[in-house]
Formats: sequence, C-alpha cells, structure tokens
Amino acid sequence: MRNQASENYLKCIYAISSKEPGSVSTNAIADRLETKASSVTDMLKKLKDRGLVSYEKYQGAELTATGKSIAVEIIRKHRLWEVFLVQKLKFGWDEVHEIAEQLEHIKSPEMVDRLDEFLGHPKYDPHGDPIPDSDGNLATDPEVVSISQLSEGQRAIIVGVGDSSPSFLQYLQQVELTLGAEITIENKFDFDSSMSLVIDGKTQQISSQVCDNLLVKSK
Amino acid sequence: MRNQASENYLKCIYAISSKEPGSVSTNAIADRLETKASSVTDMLKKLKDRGLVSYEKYQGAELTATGKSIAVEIIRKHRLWEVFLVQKLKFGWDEVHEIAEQLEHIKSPEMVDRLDEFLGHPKYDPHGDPIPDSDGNLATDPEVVSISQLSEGQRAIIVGVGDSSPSFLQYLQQVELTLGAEITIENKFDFDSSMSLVIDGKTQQISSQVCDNLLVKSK
DNA sequence: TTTGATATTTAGACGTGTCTAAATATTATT
DNA sequence: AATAATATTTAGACACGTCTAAATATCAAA
Repeated sequence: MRNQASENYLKCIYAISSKEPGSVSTNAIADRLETKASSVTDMLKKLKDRGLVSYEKYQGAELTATGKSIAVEIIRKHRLWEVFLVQKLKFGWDEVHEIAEQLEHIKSPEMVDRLDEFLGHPKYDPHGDPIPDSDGNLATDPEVVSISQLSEGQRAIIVGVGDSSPSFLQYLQQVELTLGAEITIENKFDFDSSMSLVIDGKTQQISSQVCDNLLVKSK
Repeated sequence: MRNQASENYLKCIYAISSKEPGSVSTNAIADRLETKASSVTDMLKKLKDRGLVSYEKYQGAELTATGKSIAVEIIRKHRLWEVFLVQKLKFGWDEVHEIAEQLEHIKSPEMVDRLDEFLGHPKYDPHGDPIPDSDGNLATDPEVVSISQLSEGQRAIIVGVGDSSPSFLQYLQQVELTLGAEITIENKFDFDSSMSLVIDGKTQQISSQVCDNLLVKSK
C-alpha cells in the first residue's frame, strides 16, 4: 500500500536520518510532521507490517531498503516538479514547495521519466538539492559549492541556496540573482569577506552571508 | 471541504447531467463511479450539507452554482494537464487519462493559470473536448467539426476525436494522424463516404467511420 | 539506585468514505 | 389498483489516519 500518508512518513524518516544517522525517534517524526506522537506510533506499526521500516517498541524506526527506495522516489518527484514549476511555469523559488508537496504523490513512473527528459535531466532542484536519478542514485555533488569558496576570475552558474527562507529568496529575486544565471567573481574583500561579482554584464556587491548561502556549480 | 472524493462526485454529476439534463439518479452516479448506490446516497447527503448539490430523497441530485463551478474547475485542470502530457511529455492520447485523473486534484489556482499560459491557452484537449477558461466559460465551439463535414480542398488541424477508445487512438497513432497535424481534403467518395486527405505531403485514405470521429478545426 | 522528567505506547474515540444486507419507496406491468 | 420489479435508503460494520487521556517505559540527576 502506498497512500500519501505513508509516503510522507517515509520521506520524513529519510530526511531525519540523513541528517543524523541511526534510528529515528517517534517524537522527531511527530515534530517534523506536525502530528502527535501517538499517531506516529500507529503509523510505524503499519509501515512495519508493510515491510517499509524496521521498528521495535521504544527503539525508534529505520527505513528498510524498500522503504528507502520509495522515499527516494518521492524526493525525486518532488524536486523534478520544483524544477518544472520554477523553470517552466516561472514561479519563484519560495513559492513552489507546497505545490510540489502535492505533485510528488502523483503515481506514474513513466511520467516521471518523461518529465525528467523534458526538463533536460536536471541534477539539482531550485534550492540546490540534488535530484536522484531513476535508479535512486543521488549525485552527492562535489561540484556544488557556495560562492565563498570561489576565487577571483572564476565563473559559475547559480544552482541553489543554502538558506531557503522566504526572506532570502525574496532578496535574491530582487537583486536578480536567479536560478541558472551565470556569474563571474570579480573581487574578494578580506576585511568583511564580501565579494563583487559580474552578472549579466553588471557588477554587484554581495555580503559574506549571501556568499555562504548562494550555491553554484563552478565551470 | 474539497477532498478528492467530493470532487470526483461533482465531476461525475456534471458529466451525466450535461448529457441528459435534469436531476441525476443515484444509480447513474454509482455506475459511472463504479461504486455502490448506498455509498452514493451517503455522499450526496454530505454534498448537500456543504451546499454543493441539491438533493431530496429518491429524487436524485443536481449541482448548485457552487458545485457546478467546482466541477468545471476540475474539468479545466484535467484537460489542461492532458494537453501538457501529450504536447510536452509526448504521451499518446490514450495514455493520459489516468494520470490527468490524479493531476486534476492538485490545488493551486495560480499554478493552473500559469500552466494554461505555458501551454498557450489551448482551447481543446487532446480528445477534442473544450477547455473551460479561468472564469469557467467553455467555448461551445462551432469551429470544431468532424472531417466528414469538410469539403474538398479545405484545410484543417486535427484537434481531437469523437471516439476515444484505445483501439481507435492506437489506429490513429499508427497512421500518424496526430494531434495538431495539418490536413487537406483531397477527395470525398460518395459510394462509401470515405475520403482521401493529404498529410505531411503524403496522401492517405480513411474510412467514413474514421472521418466521423476525427475532429478538426477548419481554417 | 531511587526518583523525577521525558518519551513512547495503549486504549478508546472520531470523521471520512466505503461496504453488505435489510428495509422501504418508486415504477412498471398486468 | 394490486403486484412484481427496480431503485433508493437505512442500519450497522469496517479500514484508514488521526486524536486525547491514561498507562508504561526509558533516561537523567541526585
């Protein structure tokens, strides 16, 4: 069985355990899903019955291989749809999450592959998170770095953000640091770690905080 | 409240009553939705409470203005997604219904309008059914006719089918009478009402049955 | 290591949408 | 108009996912 609720739990467990490995506690899941611990216990039992998590009373849960592959599939769909919404439908980075949250549950493996194809097999979503391929492999990209790590003269393409808070995303939109834009590092200023960069022929000044949170693929 | 189940009932009632006006019987709904009459009764009561249908015991149901506008909105989404799947993701006409059935329930008015824009404000879906605009008006198109109604020399663009059975759709795919293709009527043969037409520079013979079920927009 | 705080589970309930079987209403037929 | 056939509704049940309140387990501190 693969209803939306189950899929959300699997995705949630995946997300938590990729931050801190080991088994995931009932409360951690409840917090993230904004639900009650008792509901989590109930669901964990069901997921266990379906072979999607390993779970023992009071010991928290861990994804099985099957559970993990479903979680990755959902993440793949979520991120592909985000790319679609931003690149094709011209949504802002900060507007797409909720919609992708719905779209990720659409069932049609064929469609996902065609969507992937249509989008040109993107490797990163608009927030800079890697998109798993159809076999579930996600590129733990060594290529993506924050602007801070670049040196003068280097060219790069904006692929995402470290901080995805609405305020940051709105700031970026305002100064036209958009997804896919090509930048060139002009200067790095040691005294405050700020930088100047060239985008669309225009020079722009950005603070160190922005540098740390703007992810790029260097060429 | 606007869950998928309710939306499906509203769409179903809309579809039935647009074929034969008047109130829709419990059984008619049950048949179309492949569910039991008792389930329909239960749902009808709820829809009535929510002001989406008018319903009196044993008298069948009819959509209220609100119910109707929701139904039309779902239909709009369904058809727009079908266009997307066929035109952008290159699905065949006969493969998209099930997927659109899921996509139609995605909630985001903003996204629907952008999708519409992205697709170039299509007026017809791949089956030739008209797509309601964002105000719920559907073009009861005088422009769309079956090929049978054209005369020699007329040019037209294929916009849909009358018969959407898989076998017919597969036949069309085989002989490359695809959506959006431009055709020119070459000859009409009175003895069997078959026609010859030019498509992509090649001449093709089609039976009267096909003519009746191929919908075109004449130029 | 006992106690207190925190985390987790259980028990019992609810809303949604569905079902079966039985009851009742409508309709068609003679 | 009475009866048979059909349509519809009711009653009672179930699976799903959730909740509250109470019980129990685990962990941390004295």
